Amino acid sequence: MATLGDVAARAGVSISAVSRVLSDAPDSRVSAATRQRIVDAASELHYRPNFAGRALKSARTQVVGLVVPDITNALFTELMHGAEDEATERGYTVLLGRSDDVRPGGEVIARLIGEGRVDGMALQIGDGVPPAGLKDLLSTQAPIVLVNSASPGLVGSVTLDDHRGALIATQHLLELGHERIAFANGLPRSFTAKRRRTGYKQALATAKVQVPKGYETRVGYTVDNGRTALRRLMALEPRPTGIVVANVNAAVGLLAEARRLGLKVPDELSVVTVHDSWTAENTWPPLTAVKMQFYTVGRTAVRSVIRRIETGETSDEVVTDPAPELVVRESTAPPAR
Amino acid sequence: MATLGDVAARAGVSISAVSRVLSDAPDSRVSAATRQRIVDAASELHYRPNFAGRALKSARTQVVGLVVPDITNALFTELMHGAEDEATERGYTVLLGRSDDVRPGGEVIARLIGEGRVDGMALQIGDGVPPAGLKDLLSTQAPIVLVNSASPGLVGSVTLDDHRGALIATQHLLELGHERIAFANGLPRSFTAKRRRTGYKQALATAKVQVPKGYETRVGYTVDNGRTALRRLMALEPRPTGIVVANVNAAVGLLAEARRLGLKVPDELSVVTVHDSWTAENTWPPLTAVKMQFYTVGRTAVRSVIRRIETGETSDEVVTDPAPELVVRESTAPPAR
DNA sequence: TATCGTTGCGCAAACGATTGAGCAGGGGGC
DNA sequence: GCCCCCTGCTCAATCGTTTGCGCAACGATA
Repeated sequence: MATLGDVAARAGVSISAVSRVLSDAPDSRVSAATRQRIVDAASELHYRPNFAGRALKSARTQVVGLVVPDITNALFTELMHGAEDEATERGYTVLLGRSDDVRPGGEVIARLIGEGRVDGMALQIGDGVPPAGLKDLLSTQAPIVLVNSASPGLVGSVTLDDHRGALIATQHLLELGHERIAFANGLPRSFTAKRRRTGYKQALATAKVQVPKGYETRVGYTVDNGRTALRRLMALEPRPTGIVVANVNAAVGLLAEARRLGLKVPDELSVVTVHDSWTAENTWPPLTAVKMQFYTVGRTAVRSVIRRIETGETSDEVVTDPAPELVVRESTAPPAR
Repeated sequence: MATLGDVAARAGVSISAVSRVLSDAPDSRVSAATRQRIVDAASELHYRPNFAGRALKSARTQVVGLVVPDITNALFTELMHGAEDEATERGYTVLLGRSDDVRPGGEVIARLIGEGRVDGMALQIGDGVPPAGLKDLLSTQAPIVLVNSASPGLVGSVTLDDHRGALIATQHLLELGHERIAFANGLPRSFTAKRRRTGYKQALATAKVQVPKGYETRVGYTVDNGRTALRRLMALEPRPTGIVVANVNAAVGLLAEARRLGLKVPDELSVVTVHDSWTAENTWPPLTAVKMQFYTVGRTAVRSVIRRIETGETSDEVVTDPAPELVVRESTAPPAR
């Protein structure tokens, strides 16, 4: 690979002149003719700045890490796209990481930040992370922004309007005439689960609807969790006529389990989920869902990380614009009577 | 962040001694006592080697890129896990990239390799890539290994046993008694589509079954492609009683479309797909599928890239062990009569 | 007692890029 | 004619690591 030195030699100038021209420094003070020779030489040699050299000298990588629990979750597609768009616009690159078993303070973060592979990171923590681990993040001074994960005040954070998402989903069932509305939620510890729960509760309260005991499960967000939730809820007496599921993956599992048990959706049971994704369109019946703005979350998170890197400011943001939006498909209908 | 110099100062030795100890050089020639002082100092200061410094000096990053068309495709989960496991065992890190619109020779590859961000890469090209673009890869001397993408001989490659996968799927329908077996395949240009096609054909030929004209569609591997394929196939006369789908995403769409058209699966139509993933378990009815060994492909690809990096050897491998495996669920049954 | 080999380190030169300081030469103001 | 400033570059230090080489000190051998 060609270096600055190679380009300089070919253009007959010094290395510094080349550096200044190619990274177009504001006060480069190079004549038009020289500038042209340098640009030509660089393109003839297919010059590309060496990442390590640049990073070493400038102590900046222009890379932000994006670490999520499960990279192949369809929900993260949009988030990643948002993150990449924002990063690209600002001259950064996104480095994707998984954090399957990664607790804050764990190996992945230490490597990425500690070895200087990234300048900062957006981090979504899995629900299994004990709150204690969160505090380790505080101790590190690294520019970390939590995504859909932690309550404000610790480090920076960006979150969806989970409350409103669950509210809208619940209202949809209420408007269809349901009253026995159950809620298949995430783990009790989960930050998002808490927020979605308030939306569900508020919708019920506003409509002055009371639901039987046990109408909320708190199993988790996986497909299997959804299956479990359905079995628990259908064992209740009286049975719910509608279920709000807090996560689309769980909803897919819940729906599959309903089919397995011979429950007719939406005739005997309506299902609405928070989150939309391509999987929701391809279940049977297609899932009615509240589309959340993951794209915007991605953009906002990266913007926030970069601001943190460049100015040191930290902030807590909730993405409310665009607002969560109900997408009515075929898994919801008025209750049977 | 602490540097080698900091550690050296604290331990009262030279930088080189520290470097040799911490990167345990084979002929470090350091006394046990000094070694201990160095190790202690390093851990007290939480020393971590600076990535840029090391990469610059050694001209090695110990990073391999893994670039796939769609990172959120469930099929790649296993592939990535395999890749990461193999990389970790060999002291490498995996850097994930998307290649949505990335043609070989395009920007992503140029950045990753040209700027020295990775030492080599495993690359899965989308089906839309014109074969011409492939040749650009040859010109670059970079250690690139193609995954499920190109015919052998160009650069290194690792592929699934697509032929056998399609063969097994087709045989399953034959054994159930189907004869009017259609094939929903990928784009004609697609390398994998060609290979799967030979499996389908061979199974039919061996069973001495002839199918009507038009029983193969070549639309593509997306969910929508699957929907389109179903509509085309069901417009044929006589209608197929079974369909082999070359890709699980297309199969999900195809199944959803069948439900939409009121076709009963498996009573009126059997569907079997090549590839298995969690989505296949959660359709209705659950999809019978041929499980392909993506995990092993990931491992093999990374092993191949590293071999290419370290020794320069290149190879073409087909993953045949473990073999593709039929997972019978509920989307297939004997034909109605 | 010279000589030699080994052990146990330190010195200093890279790697490629950035950047403050310096230095010629020319033009303008007085 | 002198001074100063501006233009258009070059010099050289620096970032953190790795690594070939050098060099004491010391025990062993001749």
